[in-house]
Amino acid sequence: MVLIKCEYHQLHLSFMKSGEVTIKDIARQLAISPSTVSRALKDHPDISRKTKNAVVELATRLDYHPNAIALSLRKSQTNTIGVIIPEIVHFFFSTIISGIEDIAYNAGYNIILCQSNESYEKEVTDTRALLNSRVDGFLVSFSRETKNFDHFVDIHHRGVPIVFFDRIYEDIGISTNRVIVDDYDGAKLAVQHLVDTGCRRIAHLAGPEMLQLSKSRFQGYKDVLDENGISFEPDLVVSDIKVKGVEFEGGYALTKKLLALPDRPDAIFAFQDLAAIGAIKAIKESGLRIPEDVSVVGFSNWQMSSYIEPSLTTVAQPGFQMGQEATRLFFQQIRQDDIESYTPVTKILKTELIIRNSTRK
Amino acid sequence: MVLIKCEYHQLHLSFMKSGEVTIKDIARQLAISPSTVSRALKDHPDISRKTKNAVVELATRLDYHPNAIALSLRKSQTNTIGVIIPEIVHFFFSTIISGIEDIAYNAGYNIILCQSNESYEKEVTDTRALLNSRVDGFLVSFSRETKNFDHFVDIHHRGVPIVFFDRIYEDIGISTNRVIVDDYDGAKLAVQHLVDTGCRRIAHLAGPEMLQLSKSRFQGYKDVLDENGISFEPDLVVSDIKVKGVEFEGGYALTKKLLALPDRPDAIFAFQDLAAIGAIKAIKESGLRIPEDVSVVGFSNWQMSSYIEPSLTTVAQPGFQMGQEATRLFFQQIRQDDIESYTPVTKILKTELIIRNSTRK
DNA sequence: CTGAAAGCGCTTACAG
DNA sequence: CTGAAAGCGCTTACAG
Repeated sequence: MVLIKCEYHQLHLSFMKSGEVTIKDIARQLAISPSTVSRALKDHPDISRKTKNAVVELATRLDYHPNAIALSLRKSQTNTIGVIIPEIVHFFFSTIISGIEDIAYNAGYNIILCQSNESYEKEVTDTRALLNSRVDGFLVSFSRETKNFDHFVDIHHRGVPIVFFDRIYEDIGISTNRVIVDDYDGAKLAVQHLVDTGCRRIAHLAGPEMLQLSKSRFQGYKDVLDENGISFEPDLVVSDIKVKGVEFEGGYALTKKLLALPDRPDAIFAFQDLAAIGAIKAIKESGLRIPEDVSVVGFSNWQMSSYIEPSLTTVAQPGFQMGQEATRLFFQQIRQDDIESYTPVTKILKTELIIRNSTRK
Repeated sequence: MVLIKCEYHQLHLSFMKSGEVTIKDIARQLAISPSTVSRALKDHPDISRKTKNAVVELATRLDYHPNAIALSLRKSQTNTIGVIIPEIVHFFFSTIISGIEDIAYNAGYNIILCQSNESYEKEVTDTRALLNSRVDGFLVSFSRETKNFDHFVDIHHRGVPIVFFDRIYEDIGISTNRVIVDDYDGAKLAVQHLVDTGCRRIAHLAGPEMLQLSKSRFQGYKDVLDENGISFEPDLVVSDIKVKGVEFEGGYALTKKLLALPDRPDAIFAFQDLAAIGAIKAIKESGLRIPEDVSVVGFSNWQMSSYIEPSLTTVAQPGFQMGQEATRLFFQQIRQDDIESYTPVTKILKTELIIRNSTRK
């Protein structure tokens, strides 16, 4: 055991003198040309069995591994994907990254990760850095601040594939692959479930107006009311959740107000789990029972939502799948890149209603 | 506006034909040599003001940006850090990544992210891939499966800096930089707080035995009892939390048992927040009040811990700071790499007790 | 003040 | 079957 370990150390010590082993090293030791080594290593038909064996054997013994940087330069392809997201520390986004990593890894690609921190400026800098690193493509979700899209338009015009996920805008002047979640449909699932379990006065804690998802979820809410012959009451739709990070407090405060209405709601559909959790707190404090008196549904299925009490019925967004799909679209695009007529697609992922204990059976 | 946009498009269309602009392109257009362009761009003192101006002006106009891959090959330095973590989708780890990104970004480094998914095999493959990509260093937290450390020993012997964080082992045969959290001290803070608020029969939901952190937290628990003249009762230390992902269920079940003891505990110190949340559920179900009858303290400060009811008193681990420190240690090391005598350090980060409503005032 | 040459590690058309 | 040459985009010691 000790002997083996010593041998191991010596082996690597010999590497250190000359850095990593290169094709040249192998060529020198075998007294053949680097070209031949290169060909032998990739099992080129021209090379003799004998040479191949010798090369492969020595390469293994020296623990040779091709220098990916040299390959990248040679092939103008880095096998690397640049990922820009607003915040890593957010369950949904980290799940997406996980999905991206999954597909990228299996295709032999690395991902370079940048977080914009919701800053437009950092997003632009990140874009530039990634471009300098010659990533083969971009997977991005905008920062909240981003209003100008020139940095992405630029990427697109350079012919570098880019796919947007989650946060998208309808018109940024270019047509690219996109992956989003079906917010409208998700909202409908949630509200229909409330209707089905007997709720009639359904309030909505709406999200920030500028976000597309807020609009879609609100629309889904409204349409379900219509479809079920329930009249829409503007008073039951409240929104004051503007600042990031105060969704819980916002949900709590808004719900307090809703419960103080002469004719209080018997259900609350929150645009987001954290707001729903704030609502739950407010309802409990009012001495009302959940779900008997007031039902609550959230959106997003945060990790915590199954642990609060009562556990939260919510609309799950397939984050992992979103990451996977975005990455698949990227590969699809580079595969067809020569074809002039590549048409970008917008993939809309289905959401799923997770029924727990904050709504009636 | 429209005009400007057209111009913009044309500009980039011209790029597309020839790919990215290179130093050669600039040289050709200015009828000078690439060497001179290279020097002018980096403000080399030899180059005349006039030439410099012309070069810089054209470079700006053509939107030239150096090819980082070419630079990497030339300098044998990629300005890239390889990060290997068990799971991105874990609040603590994503916080760490965020801290890493913060420092790396400000130093002009990119991070290539790999997640081992708690798989030894993937960890080994990731290590190899990162090595092939010639990252300048490694920041890693072991997978739970990892018992053999040859892949890291190998990296170390190649002279590539590596710093371990969070999950470490005492003896893996090499001496490297490390960053951990003071689990022992954190546990002491937690348990001392319980004692200070009048608890005497303090139970401990212990973590998986093989983990160093389980041992340290248990030791802190035990020592505080000693220091306060409270006798240690083996019956009050329970552990069955072996399988990943069932910490909540484990905490719940174990607490049920504890509460059924003839002389039930008046406090529970859980090795981890999720287990503590399971404990809270069990206590509430037993009709006991928190914290009046039973106090609960967790460890880690998960995002959800402030939202459950009652909100959880817990020991916060500085994840962001851990990422920052690990990255700083890496930079410190490469800066001193020429110096033979570099001595690796183990940085131990202080934890902080966050007092909420699951413990008495 | 500027350029030609060599080289980082690899591949591949071309020649033999 | 094998090798010399050119080149990916850049830098830098050497020469002028």
